Amino acid sequence: MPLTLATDLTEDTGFRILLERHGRAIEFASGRTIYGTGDKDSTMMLITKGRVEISRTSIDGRRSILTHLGAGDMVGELAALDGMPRSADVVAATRVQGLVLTRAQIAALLRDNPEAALGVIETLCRRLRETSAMYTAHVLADGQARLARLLLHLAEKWGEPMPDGRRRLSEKFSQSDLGDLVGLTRESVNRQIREWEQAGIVMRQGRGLVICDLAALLCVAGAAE
Amino acid sequence: MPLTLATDLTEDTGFRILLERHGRAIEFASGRTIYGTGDKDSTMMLITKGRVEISRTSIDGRRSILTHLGAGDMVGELAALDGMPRSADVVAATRVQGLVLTRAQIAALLRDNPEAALGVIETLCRRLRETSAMYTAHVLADGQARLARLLLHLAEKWGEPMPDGRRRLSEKFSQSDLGDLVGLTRESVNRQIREWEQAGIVMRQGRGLVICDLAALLCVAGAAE
DNA sequence: GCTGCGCTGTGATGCACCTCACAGAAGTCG
DNA sequence: CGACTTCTGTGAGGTGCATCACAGCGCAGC
Repeated sequence: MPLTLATDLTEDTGFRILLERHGRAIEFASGRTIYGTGDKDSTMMLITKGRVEISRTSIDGRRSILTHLGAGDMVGELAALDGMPRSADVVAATRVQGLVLTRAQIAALLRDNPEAALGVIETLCRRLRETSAMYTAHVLADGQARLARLLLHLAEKWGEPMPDGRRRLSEKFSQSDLGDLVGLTRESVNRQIREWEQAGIVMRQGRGLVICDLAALLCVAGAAE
Repeated sequence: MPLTLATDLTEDTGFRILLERHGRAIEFASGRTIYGTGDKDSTMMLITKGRVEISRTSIDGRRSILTHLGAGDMVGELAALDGMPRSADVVAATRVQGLVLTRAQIAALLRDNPEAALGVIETLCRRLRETSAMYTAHVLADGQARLARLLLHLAEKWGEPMPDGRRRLSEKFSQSDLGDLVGLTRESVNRQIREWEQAGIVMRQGRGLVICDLAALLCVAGAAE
């Protein structure tokens, strides 16, 4: 099972060329909302720099983060492909630069280039597998296992390798972000991480986190399924 | 937000015609496994009769049901479209009849008929929206709200309308099925349903369930988001 | 410098839901 | 028909995690 939610619509589908030729460059300051739930616009963006958070918020203000996407990932493709309203919020987690395509441009590409359509289908299939894997993971695994998986996933996607082979995840994610990513409170995340720290499984380094004992985390993560 | 997980790849995409012309008829007895997680075959099936359950099971035997599909729905399209191993189990919940297409047949259709590809993309987008909605619902809503939503959804998809306008859900779903559909135990489902029965929101009728006070359920369901 | 503000750490308390255990009811198959 | 399996109903007790409350810490800005 792939560990990342990153879309890569760009590989071999003609999208990359289309974007580089016709994409409109755009930039967002950290914290700015890029797309909002319910919005009816239908552009998509290739992220060229920075990191973006995709989330939903319930009536009572609780937030669920679906994923974070970064350079090379596409964001907003759903609305761009099917023309329906946005189904989640997209917020710039850092300063973000990207290239924007409109629904019309994409539709034209798909009509003219059947190969591109096949690539899109493959990407959507991958996303669907990943999302439904997230769903069952959330139903079947407890908080500890979900957090372990999350750390492994984040370390792979965002972490830097360290000289000794361990992985370092720098100061990008607050404990409450981690909580919103796995459906736990900030306090629970804190207690779990401290426990792992005491057990030597992870280490705090400044504001960053280093995964020392990858095998142990894998073991916790794999306890269910 | 649509309440059903049904795929309808058949609308206007040429699939229906292809299936009716080239699909191989097949039949499964109730309880038979149609596709198993990890299988490497890559056929898909249009269900013409009966009901199918899509689920995953964790190492320790806990089951999460993703959805039930019925006549007119496609099942197994992911593996057929992208050629990856099956990511869930598909089991016949009743006697099931269907028409089978192979990956090769689908690939040929998509190559020859760009319109079909657009239809597939739209369908996958819908599925992705629904699946990620399921995910956030599970993260943000409590068991009671999830069960309320489930009953509304099932009543709409599988229930028969009653003379007085209420909706009857007949004997298709055991309480432990309901639990596996929303991530609760059978006991919790039982207690919640009895509570609603006492409140006059639902009624047992033989093995069936009648939703008496739709508004009340909608209210419980909508408490979060 | 001081003043906030967002993040982290930690205890006390509560509750939603699980687990286990068992009994009765209802289909089902010889 | 009786034997068996599956489903339903219900209590007692446990627990994972939320909630609340508050204290310290580090950084940003005036």
